[in-house]
Amino acid sequence: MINRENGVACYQQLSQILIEQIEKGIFKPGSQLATEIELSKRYRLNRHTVRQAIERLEDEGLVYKIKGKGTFVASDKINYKVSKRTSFTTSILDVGLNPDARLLDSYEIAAGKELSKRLNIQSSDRVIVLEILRFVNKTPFCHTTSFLSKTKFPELRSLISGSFSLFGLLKKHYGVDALRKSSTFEVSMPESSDMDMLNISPKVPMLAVKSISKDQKGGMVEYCITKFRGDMCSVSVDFNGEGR
Amino acid sequence: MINRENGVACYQQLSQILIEQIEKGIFKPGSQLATEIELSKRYRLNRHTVRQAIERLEDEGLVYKIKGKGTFVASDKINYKVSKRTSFTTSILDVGLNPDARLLDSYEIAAGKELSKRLNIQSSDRVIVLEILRFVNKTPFCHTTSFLSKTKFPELRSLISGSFSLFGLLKKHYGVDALRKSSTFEVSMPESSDMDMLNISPKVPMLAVKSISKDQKGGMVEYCITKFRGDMCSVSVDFNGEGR
DNA sequence: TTTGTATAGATGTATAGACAAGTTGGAGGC
DNA sequence: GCCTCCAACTTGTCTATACATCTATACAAA
Repeated sequence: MINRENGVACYQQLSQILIEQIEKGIFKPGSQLATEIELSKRYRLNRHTVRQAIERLEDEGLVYKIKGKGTFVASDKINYKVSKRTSFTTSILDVGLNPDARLLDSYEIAAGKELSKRLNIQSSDRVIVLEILRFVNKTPFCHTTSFLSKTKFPELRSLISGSFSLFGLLKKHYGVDALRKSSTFEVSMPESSDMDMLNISPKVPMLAVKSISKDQKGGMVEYCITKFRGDMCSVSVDFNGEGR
Repeated sequence: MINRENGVACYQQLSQILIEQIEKGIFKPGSQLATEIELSKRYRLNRHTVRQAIERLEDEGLVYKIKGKGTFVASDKINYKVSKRTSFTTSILDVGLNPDARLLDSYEIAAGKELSKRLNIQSSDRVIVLEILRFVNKTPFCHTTSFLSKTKFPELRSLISGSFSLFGLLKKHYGVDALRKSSTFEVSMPESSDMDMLNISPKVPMLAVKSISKDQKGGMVEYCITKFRGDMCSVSVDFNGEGR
């Protein structure tokens, strides 16, 4: 199976073989791959060479490993839609899946240099920080950190408990109708907190989306950073639609 | 420097040390890191362990390696702006850099199942494919593959040579005013063609953007896939602005 | 029934050595 | 002066071995 004369590295050949097997659907999502030792025997390669090959598949998000258990085939990507008005819940329901969310933490900090610029406030002003973990079919999917001015929304923290319709809350209690103004997309690798919360390995690249929302008068409402598992989703932007 | 009793893997400790040194700016972009053997001597680690550590930095796009030469610190990310009307050239000029482009190839294919759906044409219809490589400061930056209906733009291929203002061309010759309607963002790993064209290693994740543009009557104009180097840029979306 | 222990098997980490292949610069020949 | 070629140095690949750590299971002990 492995050609040792054609100049192509053994681990790359094995990567290719495994990728083809997965893409042909020989293994279903969630099913276990052959163990490293099995593969090393079958293809007459050293276990480390096999590990190099599987590392590539991990990089591409095709498989994931669990220490002590084995290597498993990953699932397909979920398409997540974003527009001026986006709700996580409806966006996930639209694609026939089961959304859920948990408020991990809410606290206050001083704005500081960076945030004061983003939120257009003084750097000594207080900022409310909300950390929300969202799930799709019980699996951690993305992690959002929201920043809002405490001056504008003084009682927000006590209001939010239980409810995650942040924009609904802002409208109801403050009469603020927030609209997404811009989003910045970036590839980033997970920090250790991301790895814990989303239960991923350091090798899974993340899609980081930084968004700015304003009210209808153009006043800053929210600056938020959402980190998606790059292996689990793509994110679509609609330049016209109102979304919902 | 390396603590061998605290349960943290040596290669992770070394990764952390190197990341901090880079982020503090001890090494400037483009400068060479210590060689693997130097690091292994300095920190009393095996060369393979050092390689594991550097692999992490490579994953995060902090460094890049050149076989036979060494390991080098990568540059900061460029912010690339996208809106309804986006021109690569002006977007790059806006951030004070020097844009350039090259038409790699132009050819025709039958639409087939996938493309016919995207472009809203028959699967037997002909499709014009344009492959464009774009540069920033002489460095390959992104690779765009555009798909347009040949029925709508029959002579496009002969018109395009030399000029890369595709939308300008469409307006001038066909009276079509194209607007971006939606974009889908996704993390993907480079294929071998990407690695060749953008001159990157298989470890650099890419930001893939699939965009749909329509004319003002809502007719499909273009479906295109742009792959950015994830280590070189972030992409911003403006939900309102006309851009330019 | 519950708890603890032992074991096998899986991935994770670290070390050692060897050779391949690309890059560079200098010695030596012209 | 110019060129070729070789040696030294770099990263890339492969093998071999050892032990750590986590999971699952089986079985004994409380």
